[in-house]
Amino acid sequence: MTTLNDVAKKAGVSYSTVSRALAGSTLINAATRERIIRVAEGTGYQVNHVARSLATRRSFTLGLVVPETTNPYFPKLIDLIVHHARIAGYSLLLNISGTDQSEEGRCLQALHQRRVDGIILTSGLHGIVGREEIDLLQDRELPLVVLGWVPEAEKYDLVACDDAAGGYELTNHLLSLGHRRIALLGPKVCRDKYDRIQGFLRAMAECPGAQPRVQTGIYTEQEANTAVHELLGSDDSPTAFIGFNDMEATWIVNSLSDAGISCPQEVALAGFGDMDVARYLSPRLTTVAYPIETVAESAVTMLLNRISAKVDLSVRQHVMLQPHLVIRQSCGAPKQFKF
Amino acid sequence: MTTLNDVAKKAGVSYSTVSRALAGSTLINAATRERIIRVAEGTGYQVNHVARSLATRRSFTLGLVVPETTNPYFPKLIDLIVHHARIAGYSLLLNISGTDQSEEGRCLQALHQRRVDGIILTSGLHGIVGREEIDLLQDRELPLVVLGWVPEAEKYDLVACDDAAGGYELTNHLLSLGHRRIALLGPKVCRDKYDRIQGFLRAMAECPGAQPRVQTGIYTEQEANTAVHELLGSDDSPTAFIGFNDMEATWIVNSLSDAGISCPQEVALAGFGDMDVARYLSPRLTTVAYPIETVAESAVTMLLNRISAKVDLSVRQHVMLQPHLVIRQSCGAPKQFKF
DNA sequence: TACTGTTTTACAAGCGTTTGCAAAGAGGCA
DNA sequence: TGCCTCTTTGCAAACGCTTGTAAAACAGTA
Repeated sequence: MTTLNDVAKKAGVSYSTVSRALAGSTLINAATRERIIRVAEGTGYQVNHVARSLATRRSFTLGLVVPETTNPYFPKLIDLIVHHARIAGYSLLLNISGTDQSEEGRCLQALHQRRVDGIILTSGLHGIVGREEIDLLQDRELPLVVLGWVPEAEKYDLVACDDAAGGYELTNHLLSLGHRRIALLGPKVCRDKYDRIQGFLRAMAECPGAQPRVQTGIYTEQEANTAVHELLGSDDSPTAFIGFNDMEATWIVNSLSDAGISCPQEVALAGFGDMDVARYLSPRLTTVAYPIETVAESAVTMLLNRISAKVDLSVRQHVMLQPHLVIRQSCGAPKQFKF
Repeated sequence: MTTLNDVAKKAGVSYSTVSRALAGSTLINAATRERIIRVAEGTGYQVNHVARSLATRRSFTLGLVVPETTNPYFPKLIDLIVHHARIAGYSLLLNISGTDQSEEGRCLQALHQRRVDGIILTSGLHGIVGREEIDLLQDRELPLVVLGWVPEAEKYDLVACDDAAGGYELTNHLLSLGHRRIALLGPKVCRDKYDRIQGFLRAMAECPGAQPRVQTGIYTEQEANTAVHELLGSDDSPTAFIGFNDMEATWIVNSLSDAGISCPQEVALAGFGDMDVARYLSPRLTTVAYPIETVAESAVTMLLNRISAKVDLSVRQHVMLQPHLVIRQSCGAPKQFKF
């Protein structure tokens, strides 16, 4: 493996001169720089980032922790973050904490040991699990940005979306179409006061006669299917369904079509997230668009600022983003309803 | 940041002793080892992998290059590879080469500079683009495994799937249902002799009276939509459609339903890949299951063997896997066809 | 020519580990 | 007690780079 020294010998200069030439330092003659660069290219020299990191104590690597990849939200997020990191000259170490986030602590520790310059931690259904490890990182002043609202958010730099506002807006849309019995199916309340379920409940509470049904604990297509059938079998079966996210909505639409119920003619359906699948589904899904591009960009920007500026660590930064409703074809007025 | 030295001072031994204690060397007294480990834990010492990598010339990091993440095949692959790598004690540097793979060379170079122990390169629609950079890596004897069949495959270690066999099996299934006019829509032939389109054409050629239509250059939902409408408008409009992958199949099913054509009643549809979406789609999609779990595991295993064993680099290893047909609900017999 | 000031280059220390080798201790035996 | 072995520990070099500082080279000026 060619090193700085090899290049130096070949160019007849010392290795520090080569280092400066390659780093574009001003303390060097333009002509020698050119010559050295040409020699370096000739030998196929590739800078050793490991050695550089050790010397500079900067790895130009970011760590990303994500719970899973089956929910298409996460791949998209990964893609965007890789992209923004790369623009800024950073590589990305990817860790997967598991749907139950049980590996979260270990992931953080692994990233710490690899001396990443900063970490983006995507919180999941369980919020943050590796609090201890985070404390250690914060003692070491290693920049870390949490994605998604979590309890005790004031302890972290954080980028999140006001899902409650999204749930509120979506629910009001359904209410305005005339729906009163609306069921929301999903795993669990996980964003505290900013949870979409909270927004749903608030909108329903504000509407006289509205009958909210919230069915949590739904993690699989099977569970969604069972829940849909139970709800449809009840006396006051809902005229509209909301999936906790677009994936749950696809499960619901399948359950409905299996039961011979057409959507949106007989029952309205909405999702959350505005993933690609929302546009592929038939009927195309009315959903709440999550500002994922902005989330990714804000997170990277915030992290890079922390890394370079090291500004006042005692004040944590928060960015709260707003989602917005995307109306497509999956929600009509309830059958028995006439304006 | 606590170092070996800090721990050593606190424990009253030299840093090399600490190093040995933490590495579990036998050249050390069990009692002192215990004591040192306890001291290390007390100080929150985290080994510096950068320094370790420099000293050992092993980073315990793998590089993964993937073209994009919108096709759900890639996220799933990433997830599996991260998982297998982690089991073996490796971290994962993720690089995205772009749908056009224009960044592939740069990705490989970046991984090289970061001194990963090995690279998994996922080839895309364009096969391999960074041949030059690969040559350089191979000169340096950096282990690299290519995913997906590419021209001049004999030059690389490679794990691939015989898509042609999958296309052949799927097409024969449609033929056996009575379809003769079958259209395949997709981007382009990209797997050489192992391409699914080749398998399709072979099966069609073997069936008297079969009329294959292959429409390439279809990269977006819009393009798929146009193609479907053109095909449906022709005299001998196809009775069955095959999507190059499950994503293209979802585009087709939407075009069909927009055109008021029911699937599978009026037209059959099949996909390729058996991604999650194939099970969510209505109708649930008949498709060719790609052995993605085996691909991921084989690739990591092959790479790790190369890294540790360094066996006979002159002989490249190939693993060819077989896909298999998954019959669901999207393919019936053609309308005018009676057995 | 000698001196000063300004590039330009070389030297050397340091980043935090690992690891071969030497040294120190401990214990056994004559 | 002295010698030898074996175990345990410490020393120092190395990994490949960055960077502060000293030295050299080169002009320009008096």
